[in-house]
Amino acid sequence: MKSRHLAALSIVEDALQSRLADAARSVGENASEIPRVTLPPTRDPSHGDFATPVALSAAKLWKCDPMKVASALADHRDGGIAGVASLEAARPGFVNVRMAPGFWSGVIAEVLERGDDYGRSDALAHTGPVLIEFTSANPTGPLNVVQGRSGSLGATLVEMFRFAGATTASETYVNDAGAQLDTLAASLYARYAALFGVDVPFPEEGYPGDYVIDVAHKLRDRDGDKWLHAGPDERRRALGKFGRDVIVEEQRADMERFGVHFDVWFSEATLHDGGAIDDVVADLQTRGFAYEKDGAIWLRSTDCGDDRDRVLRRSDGRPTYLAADAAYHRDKLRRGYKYLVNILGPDHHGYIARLSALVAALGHPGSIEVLLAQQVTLKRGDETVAMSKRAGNTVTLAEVMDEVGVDAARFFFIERAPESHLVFDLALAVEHSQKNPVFYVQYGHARIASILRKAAETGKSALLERARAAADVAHLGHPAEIALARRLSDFERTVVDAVNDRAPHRIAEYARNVAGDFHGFYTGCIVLTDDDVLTSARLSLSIAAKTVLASSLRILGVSAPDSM
RNA sequence: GCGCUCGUAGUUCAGUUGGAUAGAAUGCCAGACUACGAAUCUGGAGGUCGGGGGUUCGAAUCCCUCCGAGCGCGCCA
Repeated sequence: MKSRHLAALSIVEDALQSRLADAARSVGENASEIPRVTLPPTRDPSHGDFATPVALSAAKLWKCDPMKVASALADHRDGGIAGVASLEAARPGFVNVRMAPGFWSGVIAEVLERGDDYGRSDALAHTGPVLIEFTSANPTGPLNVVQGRSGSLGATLVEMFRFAGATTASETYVNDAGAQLDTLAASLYARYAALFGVDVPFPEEGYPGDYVIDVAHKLRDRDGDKWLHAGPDERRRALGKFGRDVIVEEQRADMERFGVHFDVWFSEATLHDGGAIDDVVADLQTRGFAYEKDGAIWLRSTDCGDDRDRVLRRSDGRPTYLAADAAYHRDKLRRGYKYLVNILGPDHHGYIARLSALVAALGHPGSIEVLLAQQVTLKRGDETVAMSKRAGNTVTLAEVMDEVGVDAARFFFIERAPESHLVFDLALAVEHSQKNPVFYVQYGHARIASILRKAAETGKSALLERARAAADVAHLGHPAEIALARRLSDFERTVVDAVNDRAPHRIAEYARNVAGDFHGFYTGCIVLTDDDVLTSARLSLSIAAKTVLASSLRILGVSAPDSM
């Protein structure tokens, strides 16, 4: 399902690869190792359409002159290569490839033919099914900005994997077991009692946010004063569960509003209740990956790359968080997932080694990968927005969405490499100007939609039909037209490379570049002219650009408006 | 002390796994509409890629060392 123009490039790569093999034979015994030919697009058009540095790496391996190898690759004596207009060797040893006329206009025809499917591939079909877990949170409060970032990251990665042909599911893990739920219950009880004028001291480490008061109102609406008279154990359990359910629903609503959907919300509590944790610990023990010491049971994680062993079951018999994770990840693997990706918050990198060790101990070494969503600093212009967990003034994802909108939030969170610290300027995100990359990209899409509307309104509907059929694309040739076509041709490769490198920010960069190339084309080439053939050709290019813009924005979870 | 992430233009960041003259946005300076949306475009200035050493035809990228920032090192979750 590779696109036609990528298939055409493969033919060139294969031809060069075989010439390289011939060159190796002529060099002799030094040339036992033959590097793979890759053919990336050139940055500088004067270097042709594509260029390979393979002669340079071959020359290094073979200890000979790079130009000699490059010349052998560019040699025409045994005939040309299909689809190639010219080959040339360039110092220090690049081979520049110029494609035959019609190559770039062919790309436009292909985009129009495949529409929303253009750029899709089956490059990663062999890797799945993949399960991506992200934004796993304590159900004790609203989602914060870092969780927004990991939501944006995870959802975009899921879309990218799917676009590249991998079967992929999204999942989040609800940490609804452990002490934090008791703390939530105690906080909720204090707020709830206050509604009846009963003074219950607020717990020392309780959750100070106002949202707990909202939950208390909901509890009173449902149950009246019932819990003022209940026993402490029953009350703690009931209030913990009530608070958990209300808050998880709010988190789910926030995520849906954010355009992030999870196929599964997995409850940690179900692992404790169903005996899965006891079972997995016993299993690890029988298989020799866990042992008893000092009255506790330890995972032998040092065998799998961790720097120390980790407790699974405490000496008082209670399982640790890691034990629950053992059960959870065994469950994931038993559900048939071949590869697991977990996105964790910035303060959890110490957990990576033991998670990998854990999955290895479960019998699937190397099948989990952990990505970190680094921290986010919020600012508003020059002013840094203070966020302190202790003071209870953390900024929530919902507040960010309220202030800048979903599109800007999704785009800003995804715009930077996951592992780099992010400075999020709320003032910039709401600005409707060239400074704001979201609007720059969306404006490109709206501008094209406007041209298409204009074409229809001015009686050019027949030309629009010709354009959709790519009838006249052979007439494209202006440098701005070729630059745009080149960019569109790079969509599939960009997605596949970006997903392989776990670099979703490159899709944002790509979308910005498509928009930029379109704006350049728009300025340099008038679309709606008196020349029907030229108009039809440029309409084809515009429609193709709109299609690719819309597809990249869809991957990013950002809307592609027809007018703004 | 050990570990993880990072250090690139005034600022915010890319840099496709070692390739051609280190790129973009923003900010600054100078320009461009009597046509399809100026929320746009064109040009210019701006760099010791944290410092130093090494590997080679070639290093922001790999190795060593030092400096700096953030985070983590629990029978917490």
